[in-house]
Amino acid sequence: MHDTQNPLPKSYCDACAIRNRAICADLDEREIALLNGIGRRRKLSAGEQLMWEGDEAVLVANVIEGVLKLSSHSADGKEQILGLVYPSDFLGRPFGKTSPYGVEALTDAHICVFERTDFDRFAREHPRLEHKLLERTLSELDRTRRWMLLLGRMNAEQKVASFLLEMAERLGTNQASGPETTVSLPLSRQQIADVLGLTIETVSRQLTRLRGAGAIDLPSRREIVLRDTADLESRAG
Amino acid sequence: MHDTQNPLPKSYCDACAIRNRAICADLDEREIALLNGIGRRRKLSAGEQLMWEGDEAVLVANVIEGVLKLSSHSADGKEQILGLVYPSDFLGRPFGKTSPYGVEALTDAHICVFERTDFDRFAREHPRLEHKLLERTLSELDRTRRWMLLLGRMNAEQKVASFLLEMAERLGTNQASGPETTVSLPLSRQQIADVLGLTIETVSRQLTRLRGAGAIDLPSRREIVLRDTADLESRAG
DNA sequence: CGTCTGCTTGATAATACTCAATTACCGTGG
DNA sequence: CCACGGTAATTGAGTATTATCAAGCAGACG
Repeated sequence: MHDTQNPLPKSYCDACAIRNRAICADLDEREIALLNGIGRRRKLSAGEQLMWEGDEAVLVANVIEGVLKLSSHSADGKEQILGLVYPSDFLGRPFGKTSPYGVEALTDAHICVFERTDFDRFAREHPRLEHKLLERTLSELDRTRRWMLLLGRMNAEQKVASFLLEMAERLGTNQASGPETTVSLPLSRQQIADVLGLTIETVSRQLTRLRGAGAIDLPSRREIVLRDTADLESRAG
Repeated sequence: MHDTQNPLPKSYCDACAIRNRAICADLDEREIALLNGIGRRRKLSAGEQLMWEGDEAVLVANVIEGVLKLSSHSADGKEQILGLVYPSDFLGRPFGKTSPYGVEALTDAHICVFERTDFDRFAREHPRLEHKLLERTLSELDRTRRWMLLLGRMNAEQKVASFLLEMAERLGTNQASGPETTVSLPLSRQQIADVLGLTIETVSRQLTRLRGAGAIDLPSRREIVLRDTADLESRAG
């Protein structure tokens, strides 16, 4: 699969699904070839842990396919999901000694991994890459801060409605002709609770209420149909 | 105050209190002079608003002196403080159209401001600066995510204890000989509540409880003495 | 010295949590 | 294909924590 013996291989990055959306987007042929030389692909199964909270930060990666979660645990063992990572997103902590969060695949996933030290060196030598990484990190910080507002100042209904709208935006598939959006959740109820800072029971009750109000439909555990987006938006605050 | 007419002025950055801690730390004489040319100093009074949530992001800045808050409001008007900004910290949203949060000085402050577009251009032309900015943004993201754990999974006592310990680390002055730390708060009770995602009454009650337990002392509204750090740490979880 | 604002304290209500029981779903093996 | 078992999700009852509303207090400042 690798052509790393060839000094300037026609890299497989060309065939990469996220070639034009990930941080490598602005790199030229030569740079891509070099980056290709220090990276490798890796498959993860749903539930597989890639990194542990507090561990040495040995690797970083681009997500090619699948969804992963970043999470941390409070002293009394409660989990808080700090972020979800989707295809074309960057993963890991460059220029850092330890990973401040654990990383686990929520679905089967493909990632393109680099030794952190290799990546750090490459980044420092290629400002265009570092710039992309900066822009991404700044956006991620904005997104994270928006989530702080949710965690600190929203009630359960607002949290759940906001969550559904965000998931729909990320993963939603619009049914032909209709205004309805179906979301195939990569998260269990417990994981939704861990995203929102709630308990599983509260999430369940809120979903039931929203179904009762006709705002959503729950055809199966992992599927949610958004029937009335306007209603959800007004509930989200 | 400015020497911007002189092509390569002996910049006043040399006398800057945060010259070696801010993102400008790694720049050489020539670069500093250029940066000095596009920046200007500005004084802010306590309570003064520098940017508004959602406004066009016209400026960025380095904080020289004082403390500022970043905050956002939920639909029903509740405020959530997203971050506190201290001397040597960077402020604002480079490479972004709008500011995702409001910025207000909590104390009188000195900042070194740049037009965002000027700064963006300078940053793109000077990878060393951009690298510093990236490292800072990554740390800020780590710090913000740690705060998510507090907002999502801690109870009122844990939040208040964590807050006090963090403030002591940032602003604490150790009394000679004793183990006690005194913190001069830049925040009102309401603002503490807005940091922690609580109400002012809950914050007040927790502080009273901690005083009753001998963990802290409250000599005045804006001063808190940490008497028993170990106790606070165990309460913080 | 009085007023104003910010903080504290108290009483009550609402929200979300905990614990417990039941139901639904999904994969497995017969 | 259906029955079974195990896990995940829902529902219910009761409790705890925090928010809300209201009153009182105190320190800052004119």
